[in-house]
Amino acid sequence: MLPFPLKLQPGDPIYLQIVQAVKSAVATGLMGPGDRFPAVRTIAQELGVNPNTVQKAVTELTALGLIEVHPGQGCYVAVRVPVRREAKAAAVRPLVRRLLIESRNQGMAHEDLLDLLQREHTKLDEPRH
Amino acid sequence: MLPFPLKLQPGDPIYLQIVQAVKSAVATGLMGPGDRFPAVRTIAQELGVNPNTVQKAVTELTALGLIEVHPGQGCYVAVRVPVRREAKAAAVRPLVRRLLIESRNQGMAHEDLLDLLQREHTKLDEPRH
DNA sequence: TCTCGTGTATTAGCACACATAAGACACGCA
DNA sequence: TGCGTGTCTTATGTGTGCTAATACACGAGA
Repeated sequence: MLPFPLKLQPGDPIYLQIVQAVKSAVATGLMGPGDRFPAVRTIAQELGVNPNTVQKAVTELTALGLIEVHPGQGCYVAVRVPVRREAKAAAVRPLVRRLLIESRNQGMAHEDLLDLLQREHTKLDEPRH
Repeated sequence: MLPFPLKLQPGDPIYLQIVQAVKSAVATGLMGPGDRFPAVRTIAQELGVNPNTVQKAVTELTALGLIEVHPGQGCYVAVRVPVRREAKAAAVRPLVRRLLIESRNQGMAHEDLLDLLQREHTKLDEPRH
């Protein structure tokens, strides 16, 4: 069984769906630093997908610093190194802007957006339904 | 001159960049309901792009309800009809989730995220640099 | 009515991304 | 040595994005 939940859906590229699933699993604490990351061929078989497609996701995740490769051994969830406050903001800012534009175009009040953000934030910590 | 600022960049599809630019312009009040929307061929020439590509953006924007087509006459920025509170939330929720996951993976404190959101929110109303 | 400027649809061709397939290599470990 | 890793290579098929060149239907105005 894969340590990150993922139901493949048409529309988005498969390798990006894998990346997003891992991101989500790490963010929710479902996977922690040092955890073993499944083998490329294992994930491929589990998802019924070509190993090359999974490999692309692994390359992406490595570039993002989310997982580390131990040559000849395997992959592990990376230990996050602390970065400058400004660097974090720069990475997140585009998403913030898109969110604000979208919510405003939906005619959503700013307070309602803050409420929604708060609800989803708490929901992220206890998704054990 | 186009009523929405846009510098084409490689990476994202052109037609999506147009859609995003219009979304942004509407959200910031740069374009308002009832405003004339430039002709397909005009935008195409202004951006140095094929009319068919712009047409694709127009189709998208029409489907999103952001602009209205008056046959044989032209396009206009649509008047937003009020929708249910829950519908708005449903439209924005995926973006909220992605933002939360991303900020957490960046090791960003929740308070810092709220601060960033607030800053970008006010900045959205006075972008007249 | 005729002309012009709209949006829209069609067909074709090219480039690129995505995904698959099958095979090969270098590495670390038992 | 053998096995399980990640990684690279080549090839093929499919779909999307973009361009190109037309053509059509519609409404407004001369």
